Amino acid sequence: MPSQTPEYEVTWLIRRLFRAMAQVADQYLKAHGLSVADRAVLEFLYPDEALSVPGIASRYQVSRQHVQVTVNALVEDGFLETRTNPRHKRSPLIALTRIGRDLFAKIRKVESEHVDALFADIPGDDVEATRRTLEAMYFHNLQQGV
Amino acid sequence: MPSQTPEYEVTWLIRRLFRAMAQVADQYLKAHGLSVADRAVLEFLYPDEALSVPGIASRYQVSRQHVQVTVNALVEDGFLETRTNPRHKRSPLIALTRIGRDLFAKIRKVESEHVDALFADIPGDDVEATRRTLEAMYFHNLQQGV
DNA sequence: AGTATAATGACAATTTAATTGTCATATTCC
DNA sequence: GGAATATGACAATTAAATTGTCATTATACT
Repeated sequence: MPSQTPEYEVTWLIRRLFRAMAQVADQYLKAHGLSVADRAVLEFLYPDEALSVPGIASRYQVSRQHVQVTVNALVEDGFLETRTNPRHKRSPLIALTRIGRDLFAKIRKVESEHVDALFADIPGDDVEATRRTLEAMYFHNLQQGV
Repeated sequence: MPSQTPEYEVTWLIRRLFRAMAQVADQYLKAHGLSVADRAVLEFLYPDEALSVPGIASRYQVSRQHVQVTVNALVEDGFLETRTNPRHKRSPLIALTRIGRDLFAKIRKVESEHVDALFADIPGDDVEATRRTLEAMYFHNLQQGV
């Protein structure tokens, strides 16, 4: 609600929306026994990416140790599996199992209902402009560390 | 980078941008001895709002106990002050002191440089469409708890 | 007014996501 | 072949926030 430049308001809204979305996500993730961190890892691999733990960490921009712990637990639970990594003998590629893929698909389905509700009444052009803008911001950020 | 509906991508980008922005914010906030939670409280009161602790908590959508601790520390540090609350004898209004206002203004100045960099190359119309869209999402959320 | 109900501040314990540090070992690259 | 680096495992720590509890004080209703 602060009235500042539109640019500032966008950053403010990103912060607020993130919190609001996370609170909702927590609810339905808990129902599947997943944490937000679990969800983030599954999302990076869905539907059929195969990345090493350090690879996930660098994309997720999170410490590799944290990703390691999360991945280990998800492998233990049968949602992820390890595959031999042609580019590195010691560090396997991590990929979704059938079960993990089905689980995430189900989560996405629940999520899409929330998302649809959130975007009801918003014109498609505005959604597209928003997507374009946020993407540009994100790439800008990746390049410059802003 | 997942290619899904534009709506889904927007939510994905909000999550990613929040993380990226928080990491940058941490840096310059630390230089002023502030946490992200401190910043959020100051932002709610800037430039001259006066709200009770439970009032801040409900807008911030965070537990009142958490806000209380944060506010107490900021009062202790001289960035916030208490004022008598005409609507509630026991729960004072919280407002920025001169020092607190100056501090937050300084933070905003640093921030605006980062924000400007982030939005370089993005057309004003797109920024406005993004602001409008995110605002609609936020109000939608506030009303329906989506 | 008087009283039941709710709100507030204070304090404590707990949870969760994540970082940082360290170590032994394996791997890559020159 | 050897130096430098990357990886996985483990541990300790940090930070943000929640939940629970309690005594006290307001508020709202009849």
